[in-house]
Amino acid sequence: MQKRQFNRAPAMRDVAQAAGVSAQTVSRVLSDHPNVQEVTKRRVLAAVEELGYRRNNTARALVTGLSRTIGVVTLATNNYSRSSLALGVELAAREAGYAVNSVTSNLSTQGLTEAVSRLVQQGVDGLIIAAPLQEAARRVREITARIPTVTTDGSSGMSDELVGVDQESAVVLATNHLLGLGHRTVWHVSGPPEWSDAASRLDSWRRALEKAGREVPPELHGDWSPESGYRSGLILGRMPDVTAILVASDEMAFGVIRALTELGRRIPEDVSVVGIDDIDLAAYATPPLTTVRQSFEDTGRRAVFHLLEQIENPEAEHTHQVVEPTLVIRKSTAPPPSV
Amino acid sequence: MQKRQFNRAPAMRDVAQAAGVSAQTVSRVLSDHPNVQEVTKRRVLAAVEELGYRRNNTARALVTGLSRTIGVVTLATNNYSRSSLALGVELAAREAGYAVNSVTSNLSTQGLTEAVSRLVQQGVDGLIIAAPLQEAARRVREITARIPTVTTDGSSGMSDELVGVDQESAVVLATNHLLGLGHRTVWHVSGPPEWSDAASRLDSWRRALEKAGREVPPELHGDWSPESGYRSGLILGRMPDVTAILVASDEMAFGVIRALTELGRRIPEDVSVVGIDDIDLAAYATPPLTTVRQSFEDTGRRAVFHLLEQIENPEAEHTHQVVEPTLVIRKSTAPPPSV
DNA sequence: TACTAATCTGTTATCGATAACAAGACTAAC
DNA sequence: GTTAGTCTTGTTATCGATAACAGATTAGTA
Repeated sequence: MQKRQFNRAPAMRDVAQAAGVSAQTVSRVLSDHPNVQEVTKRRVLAAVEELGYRRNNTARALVTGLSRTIGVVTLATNNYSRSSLALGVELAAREAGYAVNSVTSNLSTQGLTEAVSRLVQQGVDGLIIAAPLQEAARRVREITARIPTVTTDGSSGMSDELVGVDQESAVVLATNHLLGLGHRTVWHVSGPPEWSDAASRLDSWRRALEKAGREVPPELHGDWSPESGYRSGLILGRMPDVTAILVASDEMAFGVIRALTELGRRIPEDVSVVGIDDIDLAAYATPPLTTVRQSFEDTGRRAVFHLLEQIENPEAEHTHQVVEPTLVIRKSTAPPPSV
Repeated sequence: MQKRQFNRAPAMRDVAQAAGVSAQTVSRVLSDHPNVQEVTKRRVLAAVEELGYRRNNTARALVTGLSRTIGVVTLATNNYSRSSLALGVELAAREAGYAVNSVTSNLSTQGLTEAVSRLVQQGVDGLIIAAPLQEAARRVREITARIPTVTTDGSSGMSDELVGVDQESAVVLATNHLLGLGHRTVWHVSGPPEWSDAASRLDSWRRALEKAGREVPPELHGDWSPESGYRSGLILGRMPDVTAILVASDEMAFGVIRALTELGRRIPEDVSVVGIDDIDLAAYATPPLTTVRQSFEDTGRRAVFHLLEQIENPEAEHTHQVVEPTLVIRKSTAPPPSV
């Protein structure tokens, strides 16, 4: 009489029995331990093959305390930066033999703490938080106290774990490009201020203008969406002395361009527009968008590497590298109209 | 002498001890079992609070055989459909109290089987495969034999688990819109043939033209990328009798529009262009893109619901619903130029 | 030869929870 | 007052692996 083995997945002891060895030996073979005879190893592997055995990661995780899984928190909006960062994390994690557990959240303190909580409870070995924490920072820190954590947005005050792109130089590149073309000054459509990337772009833009001795016009606020860019564009397009606009994301830049076009202002003849990100569609805007490339996919990858360092070598000092962005000049920028 | 309790996360027995009850009682309280005295419950919850206890999901999964995690396989390319589907899955899973484990793959049989394998080994309760399986179907089926699985691309031959959008009517909507404007026929830039969505769009386009008694021109093949749309556009733009183009995705449509614009063909005065998907940027194309809306986020959500039904009620019959797409008319379509 | 060291394999305890069973206290019904 | 039934709690076995220890065999060396 069998013991309801009917449809159960084979366990290690089934393999052991089939190979005529102990479970421990099977474990050793599968973990590539050195001291196993070649013959035994072959017998075990044959049994594994025959039974279609797969090691149960849950059981492994329980006894080793390591799940080889990392958790990722992103915001629940489908924009380019989110998805390409997630993709980068995914790819890098896979290469390193880690699985990825992802959770989305809104911007609220409650949402973020819940998201992090969930992942911790799932037993992840480390965490990547790709969202501005702000007031949630303190509670999140408590929850993640025992777990290596990397944040990709600096607003959290967890700055020692930050991984990002050099926003300052991104903006300086763009601003100087426009000033270099002869524009008197550069207007700015910024991202939502709770994102540290947006905040530091705003900041750097101001400083770049000041440094060049130009007038600093008031900024307009967007929320990363093309709609918000469109609304800003409707305002800027009505102001005749606006000849150059730096938009904090390509997606908003599409909205700005649309609004300007509807108002009859030609790009780049009347107004120059520069975006940031270099999304796939930027080259296919009308006109093709001049922008500052920063690879979110790469940021995701680096976040993973940084995290794995912390996981596998917790004692060491970890410096956070910053990546240099590059300016991609297309057709949306030109010298200002001669007066 | 303590037993290296130094920095260990508290376990259930720690809570039990603190509350002066057995571990089983703690378990019962946390699982909302009915037969626990109010007083006891309060004492347990107080201890949980005090120690900052979180239930270990790994241990639960091991003993219950359920991880409350679902696995998602997507392709490793960052396009709109992938990311919004993933987002939909994410959100729906969270609402249902499930975690999401995501893996990306390439299109190869090996890549796909490995991806699925990984997830199975991670111990997911169910699988969503958002990639065309094709020849991988057989091996994947073997691997997922014991696990509920939903595919969102029909090319797999696992059709009984399919969840999707009615591609036929999407294309008919678009084609008839163009014919209704007076175009003699409609050209088509298709997606990669290994995607069943692309294949059925191609098919439906042909049949729609035949049914209307129109000439069926040869189709051009793209790969979902804006670049491929651009290349197709460079060809179509040189053919003076092309006045209406149905593009199998909005992202490719951006490329087509760019190419046509560069060749001096005005949209929609000279050529009408219709996309499919209604991505966020479609409304901000130049001109705003007429397209057929189909919500990938929604497809993701429905895939989850469908999967959870299978998980929680394996015996029942599960019919796969199909969603009706809607035509969104913007500015990229108009009657053909009068000759 | 004898004694140490290195290889190989097996046994037992353990990770942190839940399932299944058991037992005591109390209530209800005859 | 006994018996059965409900409510509440505890005890033990178990999920599937690995760690730690231990025993047996072989090899190496004084």
